[in-house]
Amino acid sequence: MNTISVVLVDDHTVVRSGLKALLGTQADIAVVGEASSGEEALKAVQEHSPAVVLMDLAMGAGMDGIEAIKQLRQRNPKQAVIVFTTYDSDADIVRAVDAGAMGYLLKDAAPEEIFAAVRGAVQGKSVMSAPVASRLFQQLRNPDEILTPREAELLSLLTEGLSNRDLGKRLFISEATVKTHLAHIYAKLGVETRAAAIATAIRREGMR
Amino acid sequence: MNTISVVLVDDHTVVRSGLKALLGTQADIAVVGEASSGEEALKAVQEHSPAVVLMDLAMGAGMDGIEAIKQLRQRNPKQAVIVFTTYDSDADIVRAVDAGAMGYLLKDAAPEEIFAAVRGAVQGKSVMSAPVASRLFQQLRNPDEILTPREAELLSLLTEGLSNRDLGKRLFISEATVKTHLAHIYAKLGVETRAAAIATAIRREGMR
DNA sequence: TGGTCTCTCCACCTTTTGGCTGATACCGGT
DNA sequence: ACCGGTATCAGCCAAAAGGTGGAGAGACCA
Repeated sequence: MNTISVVLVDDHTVVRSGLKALLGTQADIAVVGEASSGEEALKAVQEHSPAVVLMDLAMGAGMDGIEAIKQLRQRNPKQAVIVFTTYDSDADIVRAVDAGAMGYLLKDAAPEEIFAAVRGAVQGKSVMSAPVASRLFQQLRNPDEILTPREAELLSLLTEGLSNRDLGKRLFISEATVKTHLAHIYAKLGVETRAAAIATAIRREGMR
Repeated sequence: MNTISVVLVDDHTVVRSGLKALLGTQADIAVVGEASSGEEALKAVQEHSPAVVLMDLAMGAGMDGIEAIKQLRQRNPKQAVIVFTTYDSDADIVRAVDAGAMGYLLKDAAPEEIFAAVRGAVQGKSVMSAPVASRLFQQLRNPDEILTPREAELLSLLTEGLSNRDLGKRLFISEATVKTHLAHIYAKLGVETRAAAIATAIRREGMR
């Protein structure tokens, strides 16, 4: 049986050493490199050519996880990358899968789940934590997520906390039109209330 | 030199083993017990009487970290507890310090910082990560803005986009109470609508 | 003990939102 | 010339949110 080489990417020292210890208990898995940022990750992968990369999405400074995945896959489209992160925000999942992640684990995943994901990744299998999978499924069900320019404009103002009336004044349109746009935005974002829309919008990065 | 005994409390297996490995490199620090929930923490502390408890605030199920700290301090007011968590939301910091935490570290703290916090704790010194300290300072500077623990809890859920009814169900209180809390939160944040409150809360960092 | 804070709840009322169903108009591509 | 997407507007109705004022219980502190 071949040993599966793994590179860990996480800006938390404790998480890296924890994962290393955990993976070290498996005879067929070996951690061959570590990195604490996107840039380091690229170097480490180039140097060690690991079978699998375990990557945290949230990196303190510099290149983020998503960008790192994209670049890794660009250099070697066969590179298996598993996302291993604390957060399970909708946007991150879609972006990670989009960037080419083979799996998506939450940090509270059971050890067995992690081992399974690593072993699955080398065979081209995709393993994800249950809550992640269900989110992704939901996202895929409504692919019409692209907002029109006008809708995006509205959403942006929405995150300032304006009322429909204020929104109308600011954009020189009637309140009725505002409501129409909002209804469309809600549908596209998959939410029911303006509160949820704001939360989604702000967290969806970019408009912080 | 005496060895400092430590109990780790975290529901993430990898974090526990990572910390254990990290602390293991220090001759004067020894991990004598682990727990993955508040309840277990109480047991472990009773059994091992550690000099220091390193505790994650966010525990999947059961008693949360804050409650665990309170109970630990109640049983033994001299018990040193260091909070070691990913999040640095304003409310958590205040509540943790209130409950009797000696230090407050973020999980991306440098190893040296962690060692220093453990060693400091046994001497009654309080060590906190820089971002945490600055938050706490800010909180103390404008006291008008401090939300009560309950209010902070509500605000946090508010940013998930929940309705008043859902908020009530989640917190086991009536919708009327939810509205009362919200009114207070709006006043303290200086906003008029829930939309603005959410925007403020999320941008105010921490609860991303 | 009295005062303050926090958390809980209630009623009544107004304003705001959201859901639904429509409509008109412009633009661009087939 | 027709169709799809976008942007604009309307009215109606139910639900949700917000404003006002009040009130009791428990904790904590002076």
